[in-house]
Amino acid sequence: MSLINELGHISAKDAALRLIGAKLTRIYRNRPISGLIVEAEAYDQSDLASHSFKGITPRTSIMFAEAGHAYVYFSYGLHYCFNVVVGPKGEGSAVLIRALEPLDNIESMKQLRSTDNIHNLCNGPAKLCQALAIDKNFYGHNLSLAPLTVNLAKPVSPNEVIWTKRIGIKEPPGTELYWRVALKNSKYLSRP
DNA sequence: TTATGGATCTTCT
DNA sequence: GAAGATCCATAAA
Repeated sequence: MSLINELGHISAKDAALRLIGAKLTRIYRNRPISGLIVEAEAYDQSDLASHSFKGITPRTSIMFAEAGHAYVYFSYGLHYCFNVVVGPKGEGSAVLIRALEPLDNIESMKQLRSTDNIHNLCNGPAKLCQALAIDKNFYGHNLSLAPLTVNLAKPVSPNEVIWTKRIGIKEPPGTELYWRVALKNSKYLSRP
């Protein structure tokens, strides 16, 4: 089962749900660091808050490419955020990965994040990038290839997750969309 | 070529 | 709870 087949023919919102529970693995210094995706947000081209809303630009062009690639962007002068491109080619949709449950090689995460609090390692889009050493070099990376891969798990059932408004979206109508999915009862969310 | 503001996190009060 | 940090892509000129 490939990412393109799984994520290339569904809406951004469905893809966000599909990515919950998936395993994200980063090979760092020959050792795998991994975590389970517990929180995500959907963005597509019809969405005013999406970077792809204004059409193709050099920054966002990868969002219009085939599903299963990485869209990494820099924000607020010091943070990276990691997205998975989804949907049909040319549609400009992506899913922002907002939080992970740490799995393997937690020691390396603690080092990269300079903290010992396991609940503070991956509970935010910029934090998980730091914990997995993801930076701009992964812009456009194919997520079925090392050193950064996404492995889908079996789909979670709808009653295992909650849908909320997205975080950090200030202007309506983007604020009204319930396009953030989170694993219910997870202790590793960016917020309840 | 310059100006502006952001899908955030940390630190300090 | 509030503000600072501080780079990049975009839009305007």
